[in-house]
Amino acid sequence: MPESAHNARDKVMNTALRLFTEKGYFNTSMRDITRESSVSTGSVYHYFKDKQGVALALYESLIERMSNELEQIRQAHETAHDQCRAVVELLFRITDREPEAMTFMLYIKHREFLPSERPVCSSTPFRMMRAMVEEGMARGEIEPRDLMVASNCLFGGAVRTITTHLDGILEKPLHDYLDDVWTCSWRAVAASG
Amino acid sequence: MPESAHNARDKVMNTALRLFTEKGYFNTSMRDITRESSVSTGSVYHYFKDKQGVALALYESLIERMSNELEQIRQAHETAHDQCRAVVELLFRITDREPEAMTFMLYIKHREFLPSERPVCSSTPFRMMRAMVEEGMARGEIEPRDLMVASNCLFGGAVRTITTHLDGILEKPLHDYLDDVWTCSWRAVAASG
DNA sequence: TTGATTAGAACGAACGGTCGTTCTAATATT
DNA sequence: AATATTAGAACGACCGTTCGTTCTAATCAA
Repeated sequence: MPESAHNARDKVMNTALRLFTEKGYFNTSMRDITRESSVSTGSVYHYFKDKQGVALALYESLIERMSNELEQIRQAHETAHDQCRAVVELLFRITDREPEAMTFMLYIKHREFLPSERPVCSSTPFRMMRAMVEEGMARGEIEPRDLMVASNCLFGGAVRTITTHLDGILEKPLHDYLDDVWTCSWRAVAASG
Repeated sequence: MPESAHNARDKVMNTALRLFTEKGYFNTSMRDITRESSVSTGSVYHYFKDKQGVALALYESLIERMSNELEQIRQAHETAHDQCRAVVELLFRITDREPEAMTFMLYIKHREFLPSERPVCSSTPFRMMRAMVEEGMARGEIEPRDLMVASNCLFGGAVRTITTHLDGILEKPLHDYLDDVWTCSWRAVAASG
């Protein structure tokens, strides 16, 4: 149990993250959450509006955390090449260390249970990644083309590899594939000059 | 309504495909299906074991159809380059013409309601795509590296672009992005020689 | 050519169970 | 004492599924 689970709210969120990613949102009942978190029904509803509220809090906290990490990367590196590589490295590291967090962010279909949320592709982290690509194009590092296409091609290989890994197909930790994936990814969009 | 919807079984499957992709499997009740397909509860359970059975039949028919189309591509083209490009073209075409079919195959988390199914990445179509990449590597068209990494990088950009499109982010039909996406995709894995 | 028989298809009310949520009371905290 | 938190039984709604029945039309019997 993570150290942060010292109060009821965190215990609920940690349990919910685990159950939602293990069994899915709809296959997880509030009873599952109360039982496995050892927090009573009353407390859960004291801290969260409803079941959706639990999922929403989870989603927002993960998105915010990711945004912060991306902002740090943005400041730590000059070129789009270095920024984007650091992003892939970050995504791989999170997947290796906290597969549940990555599963919830990337793999789960949020809109099925958070109908008011925009698709993940429109979330802040994804927009920040596209902004990096955009700057890289302006700077001449990346061949000019439709921004969405370039972003998808640059990060698509990494994202698919993460998905594959979360599906349990890849045996080794993602970190072992990083250089290989990045070589391909960058070649896909790099300016020829 | 598709021409094939002349009997109850097809009507149920067409309706289920639409509802499952629109609202999600768990947000679709059997009552929704019976109401919108104008097929009675009894008939639905006459043709399908249960709700899962409807989803399973859908999934299997789509997977089989995709496998057939991939096999045709395999026979129609000599090189891995041409085969894989035709695959991306096919995926884009299906997405443009039958977004629901592609949504159900690529976007939906099947394992949440079909727990016994293997992940999509392990399905026949995906394995066939990897086989094409493998041959391309043996033939010297594609730079040798981990097969899964190469496949993910080759098809990752296209798959992400499809996902983005299904999320409603891309305005134009996918076909308009085909050349651009393929240029990037192939560059990612092509042998330098 | 009839009428009887039969098998499968269609029907939809009803059932048992589970779900998310509420509510009242008990307990801890200040 | 007053407020915040915890507790878990109880509630009503809705779900997937069952089941007894009716309908339809093909097959058989005369």
